[in-house]
Amino acid sequence: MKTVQHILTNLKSQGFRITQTRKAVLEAFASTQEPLSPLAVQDSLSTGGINVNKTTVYRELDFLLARNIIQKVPINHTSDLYEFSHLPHHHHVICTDCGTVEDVTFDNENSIISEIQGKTTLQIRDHALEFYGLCPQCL
Amino acid sequence: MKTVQHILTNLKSQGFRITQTRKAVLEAFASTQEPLSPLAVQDSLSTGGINVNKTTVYRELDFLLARNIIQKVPINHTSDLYEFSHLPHHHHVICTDCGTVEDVTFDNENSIISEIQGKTTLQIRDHALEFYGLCPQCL
DNA sequence: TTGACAAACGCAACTTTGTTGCATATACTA
DNA sequence: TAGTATATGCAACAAAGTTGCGTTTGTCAA
Repeated sequence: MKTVQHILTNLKSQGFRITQTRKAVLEAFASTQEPLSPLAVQDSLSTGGINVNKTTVYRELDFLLARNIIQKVPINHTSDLYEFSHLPHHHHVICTDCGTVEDVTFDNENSIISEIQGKTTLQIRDHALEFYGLCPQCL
Repeated sequence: MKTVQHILTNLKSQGFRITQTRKAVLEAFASTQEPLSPLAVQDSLSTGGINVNKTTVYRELDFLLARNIIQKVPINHTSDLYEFSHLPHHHHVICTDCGTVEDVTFDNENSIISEIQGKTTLQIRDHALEFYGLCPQCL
């Protein structure tokens, strides 16, 4: 498991700084399983007493994205959502009412990719699979 | 195959009007396999010499969506994308370079849903599956 | 401990996408 | 062809995201 401290130390060794914002953003991702939007990150920091400009949030997310520490989650959403990129391959089940997200994995994923690859002229490099439904509370 | 004319006649019988905009929007969807964003629809009309306000485009898309003539495509994109809802169930293969879209179908889709349903507490109602890659021209 | 420098930040202005209220225009029916 | 509900345009607004620029601050080396 990559800890926040581990990531920070690594970044520092590359000449980047350990700032209050950076630490708090990483901790926000570490403290939840749910993918976060830029504004959700800002809210999360704010709740923790750290008030930063939205520009700073966007720039920090770009920074972490460029270094492959976080990745965009292929979820259909008005904002881009992010999560740690060191998480094992998984997909999301999303409650269409309250937005709760569960992570799921499934078998034979490769055979699906192969099947589709055989039916298209494009070279497939990536895919996105998400499920929508209602969680027990919202049923 | 539902033609544009068929849809228009149907709408008319329900008391809605056949306007130049409505006809052109439907023809825009009929003339391409690719899902369209609101602004792409506006551009398409504009190219055909029909200049309408963006408000009109958004309202027309809402209108068609509410009547289940078009549907939102679960593609991860900054804008909502739409396509005819009478198309048979399919998924999209998208070129990450040029944006070309191919439609694909695959077998055993239900068994995947079942597998996931067995692994989550949510009641699954819908799903989205899309593939990303490079088309022959962009390779 | 301090000074220098690049990294990080805040602010304001701007862009894009989408929404709302209201007045006007127009397609359709009688 | 006149009345009316549907459809449209316009302007103002809102939310999300971007950019330029001046300022602050973390870090390292002296």
